[in-house]
Parts: sequence; structure tokens; C-alpha cells
Amino acid sequence: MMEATRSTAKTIDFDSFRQMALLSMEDICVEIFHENQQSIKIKKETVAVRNLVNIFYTTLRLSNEKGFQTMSLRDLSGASGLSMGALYSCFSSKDELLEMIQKQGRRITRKVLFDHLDQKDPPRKKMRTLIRVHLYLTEVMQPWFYFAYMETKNLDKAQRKRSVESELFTEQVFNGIQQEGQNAGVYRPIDSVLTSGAVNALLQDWYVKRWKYSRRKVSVEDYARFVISFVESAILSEAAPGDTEK
Amino acid sequence: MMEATRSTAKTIDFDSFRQMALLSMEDICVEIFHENQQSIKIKKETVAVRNLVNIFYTTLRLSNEKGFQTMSLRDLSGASGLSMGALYSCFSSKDELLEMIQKQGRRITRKVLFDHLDQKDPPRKKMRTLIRVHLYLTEVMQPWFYFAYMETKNLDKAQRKRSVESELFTEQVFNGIQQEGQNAGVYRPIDSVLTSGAVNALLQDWYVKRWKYSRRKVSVEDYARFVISFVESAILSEAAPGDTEK
DNA sequence: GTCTATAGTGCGATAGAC
DNA sequence: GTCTATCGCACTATAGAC
Repeated sequence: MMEATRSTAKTIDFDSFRQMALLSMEDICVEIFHENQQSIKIKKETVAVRNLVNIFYTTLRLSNEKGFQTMSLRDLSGASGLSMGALYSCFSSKDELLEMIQKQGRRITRKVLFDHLDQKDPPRKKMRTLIRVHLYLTEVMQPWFYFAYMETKNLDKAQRKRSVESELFTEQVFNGIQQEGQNAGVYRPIDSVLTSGAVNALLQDWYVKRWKYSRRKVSVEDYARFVISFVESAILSEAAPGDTEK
Repeated sequence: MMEATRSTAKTIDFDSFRQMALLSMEDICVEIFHENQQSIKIKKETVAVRNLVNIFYTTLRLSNEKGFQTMSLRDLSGASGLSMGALYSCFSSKDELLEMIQKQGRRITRKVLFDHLDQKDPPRKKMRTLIRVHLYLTEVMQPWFYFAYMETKNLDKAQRKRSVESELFTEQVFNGIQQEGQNAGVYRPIDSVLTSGAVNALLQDWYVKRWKYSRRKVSVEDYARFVISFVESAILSEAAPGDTEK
């Protein structure tokens, strides 16, 4: 039997991430149902979740095509097959529907990133893991992340602030790892704030410009390898050893 | 008197770019007036341009706050001080207003990038110039580019296609330079399509996340230097000489 | 729980006075 | 050229039948 403790464990790949994360639309909707039971008039979980799955799936599809504001609830009703009445028994206003989706996206991001980050790992491995996990997560939940990215404007002031905080938090994590690496001499002493922003921009490109990568037949594994090597060429100190992984 | 021909000329900086480009709101509106005279009922140039400046300025401000679809023409009327009638004497529908802004943005981008790109320059200098000019341009016209980026969804199918083509064109230019550099042995033989996409993502971050860089007091010159060194560390071949410029 | 019908609001767009 | 007044329509949200 092997000791499953240390950082020498094999790098996570996309398929095992997908199985581990259990991020199906249904799992997410069960959570949303329990969190918003005061706004949801339906009391039976099976019925509520069935409708929520339908509503979120359809909302993401229509909104990501033509924008949340442009999508009328009549559009949503028609495309989902639910009547206006059925829709309003799952949320109390169109704005609340928007908030539900945004809020859930943020919660999952935070949870998944934390779950996969092992503080005992050395900085270079942490950085690689974080890049991989972020890409895998946004690959599995692409419509969610695209929606969150594009529809921030439609949130009220308070929700908007949470959205900004969420973005800065992710960069903060990258920044921390990079400073740790600089102190250990693995990374070159270059501006870690700008670099973290750059890494973030490269990660966001994966789900914001998904059409481009699909068209070019670039897989998420391809892109993960590319980002890691692109970023490492820029930040690794000259003395650092070559690629040791994979 | 000096010969102003060759590529040894000093690298362009932001202030001289700004003076050279003549991209004031008014200059742009004069062009728009002449291009859309069939849709614009006002015949006197001075009056039409005065109103167009007001309308575009206000539209960009309101839309970039809460989205073009969410901004009603009554909002626009109130914020600009023009009546509904005055608005409709400058465009024939809300959608046309959207198209005017998008179209003009694309035209200026193409023109400015071409004007500043000297085909006789060596690839490394071309790449640096292109990064700088792109950043300077999007700095001067930030609201325009942010608007174009966020409101693509609201365009009709034909206009949307032009928008996608415009994005791919910019990447194509970077891709061409990179291949030229690889053939010359200046750049390493890494995937030039992925790399061009990465450069594009870093350039877009400058105007899409403008709030972040403002808050951190990063100037456009700071960011240009950072992007150039970040990208060059990743793509320069090991044999290439160090920084020779500035 | 889910439907249809409808109330009430605010939109884009236009006509006609000035 | 610019204004105000107004048309017709589509929207969000709700009420009441089943």
C-alpha cells in the first residue's frame, strides 16, 4: 500500500479532475435549491431541481448567445418549455436569477481551487497545479464562467463588488505563490503583481475565447501545457532546472 | 536636415503617438458624419459633429457602465441633454448607433496598426512596435475598445462576423512576424498560433481590465515594457542577444 | 405545481408644432 | 434642427383557474 501524502504524486489530468469534481449541472442545482429555499416556491426537491437544471441550462445558452438583458423571460419560457408561472415559482425576479448563477459560480471556484491546492507543495508545483486546475474547472463549467465574465455590468453595486473581489482573490493566490518562489530563488525577481495579472488574463482567455480554441482544435491539455511553459519561460530564474514533470 | 527613412529611428513613445494619431473624439466624428450622411438628417457639418460628439461620448459612458441594451434612448436623451427627436436626426435606429461605433473602431485600428508598421524593420523590432502601438491606441481610445469588446453580442450576424475577423486579423499579423522571426533564428520554434493568441490576450487585458491597472497606478509605458519583456522571455531563442533597445 | 390571461410599465420610434 | 406628445408594442410580474 502506498503512502498518499507527498507532492511527488502525479500531476492531475483533465479526466480525473472531471470525475473528482462532480460538477454536473444537477449537483450544482441541488445546492442552489437548498440555498435559496425562501425564494423558491416549489417544495419538492426533485421537481425544483428538475426545473432549475432546465432554467439554468437554457438561461446560459440564450444569454451567452445574445446577452442576459436581451433575453426576455418569454424567450426563456419558450426555449425551456416552462410557462411564465413555472419560471416565477423558481425565482422571484429576473435579477435574482442572474444573482443565483453568479453567486454559485463564485462559490464553486473558491472551493475547487482550495481543494486542489496543497500548501506543502513547493511553489513551482503549486503554480503548475493551480494553472491546470483553473483551466480544467473553466473547461467543465465554461458557460458559467463566460456568463459571469460578460454579465457583471448587470449586477447591482454590492454584487459587483463581490465579483471584483473574486477576481482579485485569484490573482492574490498567484501572487503569493510567485513571491514564495522568488524568495526560494526558483523565480526571477520580476514584478509579481503584473505577472499574476498576466497569468490571470491567459487563463480567462480559455473560456472567454472558447470559440477560437475549438475552431483550432486546441484541447485543454494542449493549452495547459502551453500556458505553463509560456509563463515559466518568463518567470523561472536562469539557474532553475529544466522541465521535471510529465 | 536628417533622412527620416530607416528603422534605427527611436522607439515611439506614448506622447508622440498621441500627437501623431490625432484621434480626438471630434476628428473621429467628422469621419463618421461623412460616412453616414444618408442616415444623418442634419446637413450642417458643425451642428452634426457637435451632436455626434455628445451622443457618442454619452453612449460610451452609459453603455460601459451598465450595457448598451440596458441603456434606453431616454437615458441617453437625459444624460446628453438632447431630445429624442434630436437623437433620431443623427441615427435612424438604436442598432445603427451601435454599428456606427463598432465600425469606426475597427477602421481606426486597422489604419493605425498599418501606419506604424514598417515592413523593412527586423521581426523583433516589428513585434515590439506593434505591441507598443496597440497599447497606445487602446489607451487613447479605451472606451471605444471596451465597448467593442463587450457589446459584440448585440450585433447582427453580419456585423458579428466582421468583428471576429478583425480579432483574427490582429493575431494573424503577430503570427506572421513570429514566423518570420523563427525563420531568422531570432525566435524559438514554439507554436506561433498559441503564442499570438497569448499576446493578443495580454493586449486586450489592458483595456478590458482598465480599472485594475488604474488602481495599481500602472502606466501604459510600464505595461508596454512588461508585456514586451514577458513575451520575449518566452519566445526569444537562447542564442538571441539581450535587450538592445531603450 | 403549472397553466393562461392580463395588469401595469417603459420601450423604440414617429408626427407635427415651432 | 429641435422640441413635445403620443402610438403601438413587448416587457416583467401577478392573479386565479385547474
